[in-house]
Amino acid sequence: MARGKVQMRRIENPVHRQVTFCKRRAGLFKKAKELSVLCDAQIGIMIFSSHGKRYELVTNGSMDGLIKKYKNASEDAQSEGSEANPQDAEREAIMLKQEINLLHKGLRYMYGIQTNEHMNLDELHALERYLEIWMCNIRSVKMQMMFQEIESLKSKEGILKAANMLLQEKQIVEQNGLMDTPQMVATEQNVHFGAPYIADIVNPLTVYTDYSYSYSGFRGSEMGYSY
Amino acid sequence: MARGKVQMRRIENPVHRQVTFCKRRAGLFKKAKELSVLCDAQIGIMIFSSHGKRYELVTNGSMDGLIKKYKNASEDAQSEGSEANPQDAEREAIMLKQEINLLHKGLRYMYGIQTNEHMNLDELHALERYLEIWMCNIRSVKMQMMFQEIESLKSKEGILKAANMLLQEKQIVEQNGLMDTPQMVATEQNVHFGAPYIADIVNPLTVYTDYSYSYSGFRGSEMGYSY
DNA sequence: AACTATTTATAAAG
DNA sequence: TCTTTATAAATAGTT
Repeated sequence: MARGKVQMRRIENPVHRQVTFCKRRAGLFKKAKELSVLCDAQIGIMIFSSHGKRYELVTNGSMDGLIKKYKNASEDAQSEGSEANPQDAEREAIMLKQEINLLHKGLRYMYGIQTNEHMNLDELHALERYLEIWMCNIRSVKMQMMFQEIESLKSKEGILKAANMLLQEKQIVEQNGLMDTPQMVATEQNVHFGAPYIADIVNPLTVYTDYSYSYSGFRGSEMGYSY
Repeated sequence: MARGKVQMRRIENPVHRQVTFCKRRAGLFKKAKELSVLCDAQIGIMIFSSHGKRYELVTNGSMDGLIKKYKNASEDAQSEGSEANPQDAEREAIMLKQEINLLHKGLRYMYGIQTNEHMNLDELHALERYLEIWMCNIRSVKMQMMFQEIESLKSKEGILKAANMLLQEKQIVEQNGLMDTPQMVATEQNVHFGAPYIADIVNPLTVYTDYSYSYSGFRGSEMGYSY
């Protein structure tokens, strides 16, 4: 809106980004208040900065109240809970989170890198390379496994083709002989190995919805690991 | 904003109010999306019209996820008891368990592929993607640090050049044979850019809980900054 | 943080 | 509701 049109993509310069974040956040909140007053609406806004800091605005009431209202308004066709002990699950989630954090710490120590809080460029670089190696290994294993699967499928194909041939011979014999019987023929079409491969495999980590697809385009190719 | 300043109070005419509500709601959502993209923020907006109709916008994820995040972010010392969606907690616990298992296996794997431990394709794939995300975040951090360093060096260069010039001038004056004066020299000490560096950078390992900013890593590598 | 040159948003009209 | 248009507001870049 000023001094040059702005490209709609993430501002790379951290300073600019922060400034813009402040300005536009203020603008957004102002607009929300105006809308609320002018049109008599109840509005709640939650913003998490890229650093995880929370900002919020609520007009007419509390955020908790609004959230409750939101849930009421939304859950028309919700399956509802068969969860007997919700708090147990929640507590468990917290504990698991802690465990993950521990694992992460352990990982860091494993790589011989001090605390993450004070990692310098070299350390980050080392960690990155380690991860690359790890990934490389994983990809290699994956490839091996897929190779095996392909071999296995090929072998199956061979067997089925042989069977097919046998059946066809048999058919000829029968035709030369007497009666017709329904035929069973294995062809490319009805021989179907639902090769699962990677295409439709659900990734446990990606159940966290969002980043799953945002990363889809990347990497392997970029780093030359793709197979 | 147009054709006359608008009074900041409830629009009495129902038709005008409705029209304004639609327009400004759209505008607000647009602004929110822009803010989210430009500044890499996660934003959720809930609006209830005066008639009780609900409108919402979320960038990066689901409203439920955002609400959960909101609750986590605010209530460190939460009194509990108001767990609205038990299923979410349960689901989260399951996913966290999966991640822990994956990490455990991966760790064992690191010691060498020849372990009797076997990961299947799915697991390997998941682990690989996890590592990719991790790496991307590391690259993002690295890039940020390098940016800062470059800025710092440029700045230093400027200051040192200026100091240099001053000294040269002074030298000429002194050669012309006059007085001595205390000197001002720019050195490493008085040129101090307190680079905050990683201080406020979120732990790359924990990024999956806060995927809103997981994009950040890419540009870096895509733009060829990784090294 | 304050200042503008511009871009955007939008109130009113068609 | 859409489009247009005149004008108010927001804001990117700058100081």
